[in-house]
Order: sequence, then structure tokens, then C-alpha cells
Amino acid sequence: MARQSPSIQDVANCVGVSIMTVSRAMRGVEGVSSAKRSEILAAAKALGYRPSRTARSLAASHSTLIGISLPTLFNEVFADILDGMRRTFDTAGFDLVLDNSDYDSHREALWVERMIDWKPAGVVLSGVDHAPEVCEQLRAAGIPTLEIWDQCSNPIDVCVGIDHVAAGCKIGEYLLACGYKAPAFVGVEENRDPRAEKRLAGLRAAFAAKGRGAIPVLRSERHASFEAGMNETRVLLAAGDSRPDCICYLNDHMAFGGMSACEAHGLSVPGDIGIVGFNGLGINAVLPRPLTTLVTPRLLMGTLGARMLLARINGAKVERRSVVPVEMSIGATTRGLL
Amino acid sequence: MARQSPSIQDVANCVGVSIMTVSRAMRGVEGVSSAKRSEILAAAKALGYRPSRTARSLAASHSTLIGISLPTLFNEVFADILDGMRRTFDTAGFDLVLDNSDYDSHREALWVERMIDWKPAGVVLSGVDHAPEVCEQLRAAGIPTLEIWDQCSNPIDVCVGIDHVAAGCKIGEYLLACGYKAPAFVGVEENRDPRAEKRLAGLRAAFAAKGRGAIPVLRSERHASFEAGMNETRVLLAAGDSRPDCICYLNDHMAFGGMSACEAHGLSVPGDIGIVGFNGLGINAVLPRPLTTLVTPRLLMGTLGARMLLARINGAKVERRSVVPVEMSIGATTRGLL
DNA sequence: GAATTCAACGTTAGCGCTAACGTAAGGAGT
DNA sequence: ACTCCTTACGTTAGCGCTAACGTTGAATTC
Repeated sequence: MARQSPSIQDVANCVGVSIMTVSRAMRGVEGVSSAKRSEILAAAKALGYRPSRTARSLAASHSTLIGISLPTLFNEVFADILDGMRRTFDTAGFDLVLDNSDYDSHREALWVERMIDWKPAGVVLSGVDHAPEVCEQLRAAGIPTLEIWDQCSNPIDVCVGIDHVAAGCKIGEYLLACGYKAPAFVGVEENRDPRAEKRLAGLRAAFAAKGRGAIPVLRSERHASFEAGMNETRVLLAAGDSRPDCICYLNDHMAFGGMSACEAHGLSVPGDIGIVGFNGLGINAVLPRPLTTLVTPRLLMGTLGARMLLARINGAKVERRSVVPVEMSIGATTRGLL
Repeated sequence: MARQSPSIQDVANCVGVSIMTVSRAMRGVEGVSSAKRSEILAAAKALGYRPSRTARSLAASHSTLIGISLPTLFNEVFADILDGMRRTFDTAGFDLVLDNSDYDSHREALWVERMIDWKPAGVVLSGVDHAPEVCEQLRAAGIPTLEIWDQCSNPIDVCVGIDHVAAGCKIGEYLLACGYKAPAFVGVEENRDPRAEKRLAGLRAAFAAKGRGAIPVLRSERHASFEAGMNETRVLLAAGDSRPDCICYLNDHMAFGGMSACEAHGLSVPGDIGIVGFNGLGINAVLPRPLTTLVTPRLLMGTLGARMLLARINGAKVERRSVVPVEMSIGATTRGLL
């Protein structure tokens, strides 16, 4: 059997110094002559000594763990954001503890509570809508916290994201400029995705500003997937009463599924009906007819967010709120501007 | 400012018992009367006491962290696998430390080394091809380890996956049965994805068994994405010399991109050329022409794998190797059986 | 009624580190 | 020569828990 892994004491004995000198040498802290330092490092390597993270965390009363809570990884958006953050945190020597909340703020709250027990160096949450106790606990524990993908004026600590209301508005204004009059929106159940609701609100505001009436909304009870977009669109088209002249989807996945449903229903896109997605995902690059969509800079958010959180961890001053720009990508699923 | 969070001593003082009794009560271990137990739990709640995970890990000389290394999260396959494991581990009270190796075994090795410093309850790796030191270190540390998505007769500890060689073979036999004679394969650079190489080997074996010659292979230097599939297919078709009668792709994403390229090149699918993917991803459900592909049970692997690892952590006996079945899904991108 | 047993606690000794504060030796300044 | 730094270490006291043994009093046994 493998004997216990060597501890700092073993290295100290081996070199003939105190454990404190070994500790300093291992951490690269000042107070050790370069001769001793290299001697210690060599001995550590020879013995196969590796500092215990748990002991270090306990003694230092904080760990090098960073907790990240994302709603799901099936959505490319969050995979992008995570990827953007990963490298930065990895290089800085942090380890990532991941949670998926499934868009359930109660689950998120439970996880945050558990995460705090690790005394993490930082925590990343998706969006700015959380259970009240999450904010309290994080603030009380003084843990640097980043809210990502959405933004607000009063984040728990720092935030980086897009303005979802403005994004919805932007889509609405584009559609109005194209001459669309009766949009519909396809998303998921309320309270599942607060960001999508904000975009819907922005869309409504844009049309309301031009005196247009209510926007019908279809909500899937399932994930915002290809299939869900397809199914809800079928329902929408089957209803028959006053068909919309364009459909805005929660994301590109649903939009693509929805477009299939429209075509299966005998409607030509964009001739009979316009289709608008959200996010500008990779699939658009190869679709014979690229979606009109709104491109969000996920990687940028991830990288920027990671840097902001790192700065907070190091005690530096950072802008509490950072809003990144979005851009309409005019595809072939809406008719052109009038 | 927030004062220090209460420790076990505070709870002990509050109730008037020793810290050991509080420890037992908090962990739900025997040796505490139910009256005292509920008294302690109430006091802990009132004080806002939460046991420190780092202290617990140090004292118990192992943590409740489980390290998971996946090549990427952009591949739906690994997102599925992760999702399958998540719930099981979550329910059992473990926290997941995630790494993305980017298909780089050296990166994986570095991460494993760092992960071991946390004294994790278990480690999950993708595939069965790792740097030699990874296996040594994990075995030496006696950490329960699960290898997932691929399988072999001599795993580090336990493994669950599909037989990639057999999968490639299965595809080859299907193509032969359809009368295809000259397949090509589109993937990524060698050493990037060992599983894909095994499938290619299986495909080659199937054709070699019927006396068919070499299979041309195109390798993208980038990720196995829609775009990569499209680009490599363009290159393949542009080469011109003896066009293949079907193309097998590393995964459905590449296959979908490749199909677009074929059609853009004026080839009809499956009339002029057959297209075969791998994995059976969600997108197939809404494609007007579903891909012929091989469906892999990712969620099952995740769930099963998590259970196996949990059993190992609890010291139970488990089959070291578990092979799950795959199934051809005949879409509309290959011509039917002869 | 003395011995035995057992549930329900308490005590002790770490787990492997780090923060904070010594201390000794050598060099600079006057 | 004497003080005053500075560098390069060492010592001490935990960080907040848990494992492994005590210890106690009451119920049980013969």
C-alpha cells in the first residue's frame, strides 16, 4: 500500500531547516536565501512533497476555490462564459467548483450556502436575480462575488453582462424598421429565465412605443432546445387566430427548431414569416439560411468577468458594473429594411 | 463588518456540551441523545453555525470534493455526461471541481496533480488514455477514480464507456451493407481525440475485412465544430481525385457542416454522397433530413458512472469495467440497405 | 449486591499548514 | 565602539475540525 504522502515536516527534516522555511520556500515568499530555496525545492521534488490544499486553506482561513453557478451547460452561452473564465482562473492557480442550478434560484441558494463552507476565494453567479439570502450570506462572508451575463446598478459585489431590456428593445426596433407589425415570442415558463423576460419586456416596449398591441407569448415547459422551439411553434401556428408576421425566440436553438416547424407548416421564411433568434451561436455559420439574431459577446464577458473577480480577490478597486455591447446580426430569416 | 463566523466551540458553549458532541450531532453520527441532538441543531441554526469544510477535510484527511476532467464542454457529449453525474453527486453531498483539458493530456496531468492536493473523495477522467504519471499518482494516492466515455480491460480503477473500435466497425458494416465502397473520414489531428482514432480503426477494419482499400482521412487543426466539418469537406471535395461515395465524420456537428459543404458543392445527399455522423445529438430531431449516425447513451454513462464511483468511495465492490451499448440511427443522409 | 454492559457524553492529540512574532549574525553609519 | 538596520532564519500558537480513547452513571445480569 501507498504510505502516507510526505508532509512539510519531512521536507524540513530532510534539508535540516524549520518547517516555516519550507513553507516560505514552497510559496515563493521572501525570507529565504536563494541557495536554501533551491535546496528545499529539490528536496521537495525528490520526496514527492506537495503542499496540502486543505491544510493551507484552514491555516490561511480561505481556500483557492472559486465557485461558479450556471443554470445549465447545454446552452452554449454558458459554456462560452465558462470557457472565457477558465483560462484566467487556471493560470492564476484557482480551482473551479461548478454547480448547475437548472434555472432554479432555490437550488442556487442551497449551493451558495454549501459553497461558503469552503471559504472560497470568490463566487460567480449567473444573472442578477437571486434569492435574498444568497446576497446576504455572500456579503456577510465578505466573499468577492461576480454576477455575470446580466447586470444591474446594485450588484452583490461586481457584475458584467449585457443590458437585456435594451437588447430586446433593439430587436423590436429592427423588426419595426423592417415593417413587421405583429410579432410573437417563444420562450420558457416565467421565473425560469429572468433574462429572457427582460428581453421580452424590451421587445414589448419597442412595439408599444409605436402604438402596437400586445405580443402573444408561447412558453415551453421544457428546456429551451431545438425541440421545444419546434413544438411551441407548432402550437402557435395551429392556433390559427391571427398568425404573427414574425416570431422572436428565446435563443437560436429554439429559433432554428421554430423555423423548421414553420417550413413544415408550409410557410416560407422570410417570405411568409420572419424568424429571430438570440445569441448568435456557432451553428449559424453553416446554416444554409443564417438566422437573424442578436450576437452576444460571451467569451469577452467570461474573460472580463474573471479579471474583475481576480482584481477583487486581490483587493484592487474595480468598476462594480460593466455593460458589454451587443450587435444585431441580420441573417436571411427576416425581410430586409424597408 | 461581519464578525468571524461562529465555530463549533461557540455552539458547544451555547448549549453547554463539549465540541465533540456538537461534531457528532452535526454529522448525524451515533452517540448523542435525540434531545441533545435537536437542542444542538437548534443552537447551531440560531447562531448561523456551519461546519467548516476545510477543517473537516483536514481532520478527516480527505475532502468531499470530486474532481472531473473533461476535454471540453462545447461538445454536447460531455455536457450530457456531466449532467448525468451531477445529480447523483449532488444528492450525495459532494462538490464538483471541474477542469477542461482541451484534449491535451499534459494539461490533464497537471490538473490531476493539483487535484490530488485537495485529497478528493474521487476523480473522474475522460477516456482511458492518460499520461503515465496520472495513473501512478492516482493509484498511489488511493483515490477512487472513474474513467468515462471509453473503456479498457485495465482501468486505473473503474471505467464505464462504449467500445469505440466496435462502434466504428458497426458503422463500417452498415455502410458496406448499403453498398458503399469508398468512404472517407473527417476528424481532427491525431493524438487529439484517441476515441475518434479508435472508431476510425474500427471503420478501417470493417472495410479491410471486405478487401476494400485505404480510407482517406482529413484532419482539421481546429475544434470538431460545424465550421471545421464544412471546411475540411470543402478541401476533400476540391481535391477531386476519386471522390468518396460517403463521408464519416468525427461527430454530428462536423457531419452537419460537411453536409452543407457537399450541397454547396452541388452534390445531393444521399444521392451523390452519403453522410454519417456520430453521437446522435439533439439537433437531429429538427433537421429536415436527419443524419445517419450512431447514438451513444451519454446520460446513462454519466448516471451509471457516478453510481460506480460512489460505490468505490463507500468501499463497495464494483465491476471494474462497464461497457454500454450503442445503436445505429438510420437517417436520411445515407441510401438504404441493398 | 458486586460485576458487567452500554449509551451518552468528555478529553486528548493531532490533521498540515500559516501568521505573527521572536532572534542571531552581519554590515552600515557615526 | 556602539547603536540601528536588515536578512535569514526559528518558535509559538493556532486555523476548526475529527479519531481514538477515556469516563460516568444507570440499567442489566446472575
